[in-house]
Amino acid sequence: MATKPTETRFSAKRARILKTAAACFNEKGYSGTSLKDVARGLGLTDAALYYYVRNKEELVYHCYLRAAELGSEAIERAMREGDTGINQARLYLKYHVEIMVGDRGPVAIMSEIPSLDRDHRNEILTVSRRHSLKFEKIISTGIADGSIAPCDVRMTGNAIMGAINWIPKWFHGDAKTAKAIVEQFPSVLTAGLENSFG
Amino acid sequence: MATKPTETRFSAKRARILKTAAACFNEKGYSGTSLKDVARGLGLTDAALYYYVRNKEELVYHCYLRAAELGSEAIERAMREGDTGINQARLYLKYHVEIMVGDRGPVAIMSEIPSLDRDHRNEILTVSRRHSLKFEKIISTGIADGSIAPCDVRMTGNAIMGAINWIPKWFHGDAKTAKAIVEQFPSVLTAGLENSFG
DNA sequence: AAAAAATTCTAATGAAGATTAAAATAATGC
DNA sequence: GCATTATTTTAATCTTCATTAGAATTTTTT
Repeated sequence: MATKPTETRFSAKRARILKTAAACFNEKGYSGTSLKDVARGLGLTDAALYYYVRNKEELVYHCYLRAAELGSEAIERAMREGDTGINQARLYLKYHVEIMVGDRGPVAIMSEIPSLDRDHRNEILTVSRRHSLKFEKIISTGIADGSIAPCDVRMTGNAIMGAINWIPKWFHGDAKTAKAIVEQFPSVLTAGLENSFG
Repeated sequence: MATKPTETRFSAKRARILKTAAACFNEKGYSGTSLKDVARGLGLTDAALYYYVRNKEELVYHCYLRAAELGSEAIERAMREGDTGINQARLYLKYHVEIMVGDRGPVAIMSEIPSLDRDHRNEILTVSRRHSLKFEKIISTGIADGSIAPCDVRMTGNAIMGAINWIPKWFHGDAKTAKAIVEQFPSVLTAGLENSFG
């Protein structure tokens, strides 16, 4: 019959739960959202969530992990496809933003890392730093190949990543805004990087 | 004698409390920090805080209000002092960032507005929108006077404000980084705005 | 230094919310 | 349709915190 194997159904629902949780966390913060909030968004009881995750902490952990994976996917692809540093930066922003405002979103903002358990926290911090480093690498590459004007790599990276991270705070899923973000954000954020002499 | 009037001492301590609370909220979120956390940072008991604020909600409210006031101060001053739009933008970023990383910081990130009581929430939303509009006004002014390259004003505003809002997430008070932020951020964020033909 | 005012603490109280166990319901394989 | 497995619910339990009352302490005033 047309029924998926249970394993698949399970992870599909789990994925839905993670997305709903991410939306709640982005809106009211991790500690500020109760499991009831998340469950309500799914037409479930809070207790039912325990069938899919060990506890609330694991819920954020997986949300953050997913955010990291999607970010990584975007940056890896950009580094693979882009020739110069500036183009890698443009592609990264494009891909990441597309993911965030598209069907795969919402993506959790990693704004409450201190609330994670020690091991989870360390893991998230590690992947998070790795991501920042990759982006800084792109900027450095651009400066080296002349496509990006010399700048403070760390600060520039922080500035741009901040703009990205903040998107879920004001974007709430309407298609029109999504389109505008995808069209505008990459250029807005990379305009400042371009080297007029490149 | 060398003793300040009680009223003054009271508000001075209250101000200290707000700063400590802002630091906690920025780190672990509003709901994620207990009054004990805030009190500990002040060498007090949680109960003692009630001498200065009605309740926890009022504590965030005042933190957010203060954040709004400081942001407003920065942008008003920039609009007064800057001649062209691009210069107003530069000055605003400079002033706001200086406040955020200087002695008047930390400034609370307004990331849990939904947790506020109705009236407080509406007030903060109002001042918050007003601030965004003022910044967008600066960008529009710059486009009109030719100092800023034409762009999607809303998106550009969102991008830059996001970068600003995210600062407290990674800046933790060391003087060296503070210096770098003040020196780099305004130019990094406005570089993309400049009109090569202006 | 005593009285008054200001500030902080200790010791409840109460509610919200995470978590669990056991029961109930729904879906699937035969 | 029956037995089994998967999913969800109901009804506790337990902990963490915000909040309050009243006592204790410190500071200011006279």
